[in-house]
Amino acid sequence: MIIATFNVNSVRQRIEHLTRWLQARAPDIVCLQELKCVDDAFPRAEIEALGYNVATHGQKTFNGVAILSRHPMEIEHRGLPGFEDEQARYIEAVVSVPGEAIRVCGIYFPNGNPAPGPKYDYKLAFMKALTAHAEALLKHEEKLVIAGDYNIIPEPRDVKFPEAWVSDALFLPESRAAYRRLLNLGFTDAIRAQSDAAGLYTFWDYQAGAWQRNNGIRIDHLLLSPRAADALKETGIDKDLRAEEKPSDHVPVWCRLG
DNA sequence: ATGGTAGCGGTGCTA
Repeated sequence: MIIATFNVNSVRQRIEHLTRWLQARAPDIVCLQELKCVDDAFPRAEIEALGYNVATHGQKTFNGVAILSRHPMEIEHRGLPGFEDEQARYIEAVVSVPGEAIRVCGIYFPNGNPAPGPKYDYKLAFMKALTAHAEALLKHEEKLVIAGDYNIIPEPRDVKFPEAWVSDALFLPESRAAYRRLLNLGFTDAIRAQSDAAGLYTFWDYQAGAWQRNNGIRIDHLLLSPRAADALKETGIDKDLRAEEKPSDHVPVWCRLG
């Protein structure tokens, strides 16, 4: 059972990368972010042809999230419960796999720059609402994965040049503290549960040769409930996609639950 | 010190 997250930076521009990767990695469940299109423009047929059910929550031009699943799924929410939002940043489903159910939340956090300012306030408000919802979900004591682009660098070891990010919304102490409050409810950061290494990046900017210089950051995360963490067997970051022609600036991150 | 790139949509915003 592989669950993955992938910020595609326009699903229409990335459909060939996405379908190649789906065939190679064969994940069971995938959360996508930054679709950058409305639901009717989503390349549904190409993905369904590979055996996936598709649920989208898109919008024109910006944002947009989706869940792909090889197993039957029921959509619980489009939009974060308790948080009025015109931006498409949240989708939640319960996936039925033989013998059990897994709840999957796909999230696309606001970037939050410039900070301070209204965009940063929005980011913190989104985090507060997600934390409240996650706390309620944890009471179900089920396998739960909150996967997506958090736009938060948790620690200095998750960024090549920490000093360059000290006043950035992705690395400000208040952002990192909010992320820790979510984790401290009882979630496990899947990548960190498997490795203490520095330099496990998931994003490299298009600008200034960031990929060639390995000037990266880790901002795409898979947070596991206790029951999901108990089942964690393996994780991976498919960074080879970043070296392809016309790549997304993010790469897929995945975990395997036994 | 600045700008460097990509996507959308048809200009400047978002990242």
